[in-house]
Amino acid sequence: MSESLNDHERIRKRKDFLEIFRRGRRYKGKYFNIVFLPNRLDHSRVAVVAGKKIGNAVTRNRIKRRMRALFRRCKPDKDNSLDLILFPKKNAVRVPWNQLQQDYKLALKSISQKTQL
RNA sequence: GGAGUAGGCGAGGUGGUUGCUCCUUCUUCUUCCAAGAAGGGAGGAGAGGAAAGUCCGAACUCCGCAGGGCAGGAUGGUCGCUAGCAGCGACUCCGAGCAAUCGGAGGAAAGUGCCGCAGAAAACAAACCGCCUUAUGAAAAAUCAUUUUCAUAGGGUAAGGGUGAAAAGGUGAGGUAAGAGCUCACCGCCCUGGUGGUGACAUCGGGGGCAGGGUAAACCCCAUCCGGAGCAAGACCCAAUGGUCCCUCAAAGAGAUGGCCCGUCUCAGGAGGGCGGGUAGGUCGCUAAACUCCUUGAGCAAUCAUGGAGGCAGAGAAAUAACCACCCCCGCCUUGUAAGGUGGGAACAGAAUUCGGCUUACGUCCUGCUCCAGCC
RNA sequence: CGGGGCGUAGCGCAGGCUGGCUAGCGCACAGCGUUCGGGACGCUGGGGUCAUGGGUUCAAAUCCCAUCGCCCCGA
Repeated sequence: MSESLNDHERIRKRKDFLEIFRRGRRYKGKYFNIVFLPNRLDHSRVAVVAGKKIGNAVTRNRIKRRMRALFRRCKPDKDNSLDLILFPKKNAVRVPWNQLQQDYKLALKSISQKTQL
């Protein structure tokens, strides 16, 4: 599996964000929350939103990088491609990598079950 | 050991795997070319000393603008440096500190306001308790003269007391009824002259017994400076939809002209095309800078001049992550000098149009200099 | 990139421009009274780093400077 993260695999436009917020569903995790919506493309897309509550600019950027790394390592299936918006919590800054990864995989499983219903 | 000050450095180093942003180049695809879009390969570059706070100053862009003034704002010792600044350097005076060193700075003799409480009195000075004295009365001592005390009235004083942050120079001596710059010495103050300095100012002399409270981070006055907005500035290309205007087509409608028809004009509507504006979106602005370092010269220095070298982030829901190997440093554990295992290598903090400053934040980091204290 | 405002008792606010007396007001809290008891009412009381740190002044919640936090507005 490719671990690349192309430009079209990321959500950038304001319209897309509004659409996902309006029609998407929520998942609450240990270190982050997710808003997700199945899309009609042949690939999944991702965005990370880190608000001011998380910390200053350095910690916000750091969290975004780690979350994007998670997505690269483990993308949703091609059959049911998703748009994901990740909201990291404050405790995601200090947590070790493998714990974060476990939590993320758990979240993906739960989401794929929900979408197939 | 403590304190002060000036400066430096700031993921510990090397290599690898996967991955991100930008640039160059090659290749595949569409295509007549120009060009375009997506994918792949190779090479190169990729956050800071404060990138921060957004406190100043500029560049740049658009808008406004005859000339002058008012209002408003900023700055405030002197001289110099700078494109400019609330910046920098040197010096002057005052203050804090044992000291190294640090901090402050126009005008109160242009005018207005304010100075609570306390205190007699808080700003053209005045006199509560006092001190001294004159007159009158009373009492006591005493032969009288007179002396002492008390009361009342008048006068002279500002030494002492007390209040306050602050009360018409300070200290000492003389002087006096008691006192007082009343007189004298020193210090302070005012006026004035000389000398040194570009200047702030310093210093020396002469004269005057002495004018005058604080507050301008209260209004204000003086000097100097300032047009406004900001890269979401601004420029260009412009989808869809709607509107305006123009043209063409079709020919059915209403009105005007007219006795009626054709024709012409107007209005509304249909189809197609065009112009203008500019929304979503895209492109440019967008990274070379009044820059940094070194040599030589001028200057105490800031800085300037000459010569040489270096320059290489440019995103846009916003680019640096995860893991592995070895070496170095530190902590903990195990055992037999040594080795093994394990954890850590930071703090403040992320370029957003670009520069010059200021301010604030940071490290068991490093270096130089200075002062104080203790011990040898 | 610019502009403005706020921070005062547990909570909501005055005072600030024009510096000075004890930093007040309402609710809340505590005690007492009233009532058979409670509420309401009346009386009394406690509670404040005036966001933080400097400065000006005889004197600062107030004036000036810096910092921290929160909120709003414009392009």
